[in-house]
Amino acid sequence: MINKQISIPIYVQIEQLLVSEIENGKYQRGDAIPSERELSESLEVSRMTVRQAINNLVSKGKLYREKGKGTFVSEQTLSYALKGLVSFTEDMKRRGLVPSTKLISFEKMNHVPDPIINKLMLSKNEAVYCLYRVRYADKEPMAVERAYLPVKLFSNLSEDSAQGSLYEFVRNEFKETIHRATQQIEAGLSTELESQHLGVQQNSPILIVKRTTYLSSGNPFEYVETVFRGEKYSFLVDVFRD
Amino acid sequence: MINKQISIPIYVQIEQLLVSEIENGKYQRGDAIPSERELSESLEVSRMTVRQAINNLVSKGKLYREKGKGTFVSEQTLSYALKGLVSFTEDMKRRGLVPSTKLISFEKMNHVPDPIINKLMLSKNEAVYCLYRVRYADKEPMAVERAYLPVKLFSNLSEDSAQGSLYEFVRNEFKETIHRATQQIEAGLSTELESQHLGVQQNSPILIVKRTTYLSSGNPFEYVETVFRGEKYSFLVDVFRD
DNA sequence: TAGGTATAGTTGTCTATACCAGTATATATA
DNA sequence: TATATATACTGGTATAGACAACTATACCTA
Repeated sequence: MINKQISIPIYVQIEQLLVSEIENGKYQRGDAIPSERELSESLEVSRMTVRQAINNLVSKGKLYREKGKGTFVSEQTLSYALKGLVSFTEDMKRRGLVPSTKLISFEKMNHVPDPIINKLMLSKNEAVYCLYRVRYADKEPMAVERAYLPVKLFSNLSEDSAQGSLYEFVRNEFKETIHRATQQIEAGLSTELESQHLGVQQNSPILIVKRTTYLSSGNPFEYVETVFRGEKYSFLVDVFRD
Repeated sequence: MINKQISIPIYVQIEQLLVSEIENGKYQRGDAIPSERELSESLEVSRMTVRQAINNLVSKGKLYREKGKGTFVSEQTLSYALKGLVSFTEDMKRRGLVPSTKLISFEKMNHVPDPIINKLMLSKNEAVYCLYRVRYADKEPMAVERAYLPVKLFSNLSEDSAQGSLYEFVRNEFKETIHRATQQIEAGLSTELESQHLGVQQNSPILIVKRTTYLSSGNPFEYVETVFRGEKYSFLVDVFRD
């Protein structure tokens, strides 16, 4: 069961053990797992080590504790499709749709508006690329988006790669990884330009997502405003309580 | 500083101490806080107790550790106010607005529509309370919502408590804690009824949030559809890459 | 029978200690 | 001067033990 010689920490081994026993059905949803003292005796480790393992699984939502009663397996049905930070391309694929993109304009902006400077944490006089793109799902227009990308990070971005997934580009060309994003979601009515590109009547309902995405260092690498067709698109998100 | 007599756990007191010293600027973003051993000596507690406090702040994102170097204050102290699962009441308070509620109707449904049964994981013939409420911010209508609550969980819900925050009610009356929610966010146009309650013209832009909220056991305790005024409200969410 | 109580079990909190594994820095050595 | 090396820090892992707070159950008593 537990190997104290190898370099994998004991509490990690206990986590893996418990997870596998949940997954193979030994402990079912709602069941109590053995008490901390029982586990510490049967695995021949200290109770605090068992607690460390259980604490991690509790914060992952796999187990929950009840004081005086025991520790139990959560009801989780967390469907993976809902979770996490995904690009438009990934999002559509998860929904079983085929994404495509039409690049409307691709320009280098030398005079960047202040709000963009702030969101991208740029210094004055830094340039950005500005992409205006229509995004399709199964060849139907789904969204239009305006993306702002710092030139210093995307110096080797071509018009060609601007047709595809920016996240793909970052994965391939950057040394750092994508870490998190803050998103502001609003509802509104479509403008004339948006309506044309989306193939809807003017003043149709639209969902506006304004997103700043950050690398693992904490530096932002894109600010994107996406306008989705309101009748076609809904935004899914999982949130957790502290 | 630390009071070992009172019933607040020492590690919670240490958390509060560190947070307040971050907020009053004693430790700035990127600064190292004192080492675990220093804190354990100066506060006259065990190092493990200090670690418990720091661990909690790390998992809240307020601090981060670097092995061999120290523990540091995270960059994102401000935007964390945006994060997490919050009730309408909490949400408005964070935005600096005063929330209030008008209860339009409060009824017990014995025949529950199938979609609601599924979302709340009910068995057939289980009843739910159905609340229809208008939510105000600074006395201006901000949203209307329809909440579905299993009677078996909310048996002691009164019309009076239905006027206030449901999350508050759960905190006070339930033994379990609120853990997570899945939310579906859509854009649309207001119906006649919604327009009346929100004080807007019909076919105004609205933001629709459909939320199922779960307890730490994984059992859902509410399904709520909230219709926000599109010009007044925007939804903020942080997402992370796996 | 209804209600209180003892008891044994659970998780929660806290201590004191030990050693490991990275990191930075001063010091000694080539 | 450049490069090892010692050493003194840091957080990471793990132990053994103690008592508190809460829960369920069996048992006793009015």
